[in-house]
Amino acid sequence: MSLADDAVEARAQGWRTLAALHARIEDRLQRELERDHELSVSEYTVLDVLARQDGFHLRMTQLATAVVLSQSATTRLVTRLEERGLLSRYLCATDRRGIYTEVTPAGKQLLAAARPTHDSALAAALAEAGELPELAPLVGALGSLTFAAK
Amino acid sequence: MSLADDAVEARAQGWRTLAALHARIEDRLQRELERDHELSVSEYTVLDVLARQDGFHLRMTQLATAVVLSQSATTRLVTRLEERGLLSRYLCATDRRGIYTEVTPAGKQLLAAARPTHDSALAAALAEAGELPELAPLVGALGSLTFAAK
DNA sequence: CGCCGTTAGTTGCACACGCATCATGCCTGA
DNA sequence: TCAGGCATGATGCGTGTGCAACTAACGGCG
Repeated sequence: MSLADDAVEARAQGWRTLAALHARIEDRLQRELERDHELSVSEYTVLDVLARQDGFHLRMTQLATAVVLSQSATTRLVTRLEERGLLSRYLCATDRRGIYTEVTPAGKQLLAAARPTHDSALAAALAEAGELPELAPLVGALGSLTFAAK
Repeated sequence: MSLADDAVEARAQGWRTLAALHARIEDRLQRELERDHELSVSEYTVLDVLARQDGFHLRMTQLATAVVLSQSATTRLVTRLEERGLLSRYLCATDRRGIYTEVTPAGKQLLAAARPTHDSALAAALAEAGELPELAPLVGALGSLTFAAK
C-alpha cells in the first residue's frame, strides 16, 4: 500500500510541477506576445499550427484538437483572426459542412514577426524556471526529452 | 546558427508537448472533479495547498503565488469557497491588512472525498497520454523526475 | 424520393479570469 | 502627531472559454 501511495503522491507532485511550469511559461508568452503583436497564446498557436501544415489544411475540429480547445472557442478564435485578416475560411468542395482555414500572407508576416518574440520569451521563461529548485528538474527533463523525440 | 536554431526548435517542441499534456490533464481533472464534487481544478488546488500547510496559514498573495493566479482571481476564488463553507478567512492579528485563510472541517471532508477522484483521474489521464507517441516521452520523464525530486 | 440519424460548425448564456482602480491599514520622517 | 508612500485585498469592467442548444449538410435505408 505504501508503495502505491508513493506512486500516487509522485504523480500528484509531478502534476503540480508541470502545472506550475506551464502557468509560468504561458503567462510570460501571453504578456510578450500581447504587448508586441497583440496576439494571445492561443492565437499564436493557431497561426503556428496552420503555418506548419504547409499544403494540408485543417478542419475546425482538427484545429480544435490541435490547440486543445473546445469547438466553440475555436470558432470564435478563427473569427477573430479572420476579422484581422490573418487567416481565411473556405468551404470544403466535397463536403459543404467542412470548413478549412488558411493563413493569409498577412498572417504569415505577423507570425514571422512574432516568432522571435515567442522564442526568446520561451527561452527566458525556461531559464528563469531553471533557477527554481522545484522546477529545475522538469526543465532539465524537457530539454533532453525533446532531443530524443526529434 | 543551425545549432542554435535546433535548440530553439527543440524548446518550442518541448513547450508544445508540455502545453498539450497540461491541457489534457487539466481537462480531465476539471470534468471529473466538477462532476463528482462540484470543484474546479483551481478550487481543488487551493484546498489541497492550504491543507498541506498544516499549521502554517497563507496570506492571499502567497496563495495567489502558490496557485499561479492573479490576486483578483484569488480573492473571488476564496470568496466562492468561503460561501460554500469550505474555508474561512480571518484577519492577521499583527497586521490587519493581511488575511489568512484556513480550511474548515467541511473543507477537509470534501477534500478527502475529492482526492481519490483527483488521483485516479490524474492516473488515467497520464496513462492515456502515455499511449500517444508525441506525449509518451514527457509522461515517462515526469515519472522518473518526481522520484528524483523527492 | 424522402425521412431519420449523424456530423460540422455556430450562437446564447453563464462564469472565471486579468487589468486597472479603489479602499484600508501600516510605517517612516519631519 | 500626522502626512506621504507603500503594501494588502477588494471591486468594476471587458474578454475568452465551455456547455448546451441550434442550424445546415451528408449518408443510409425503406
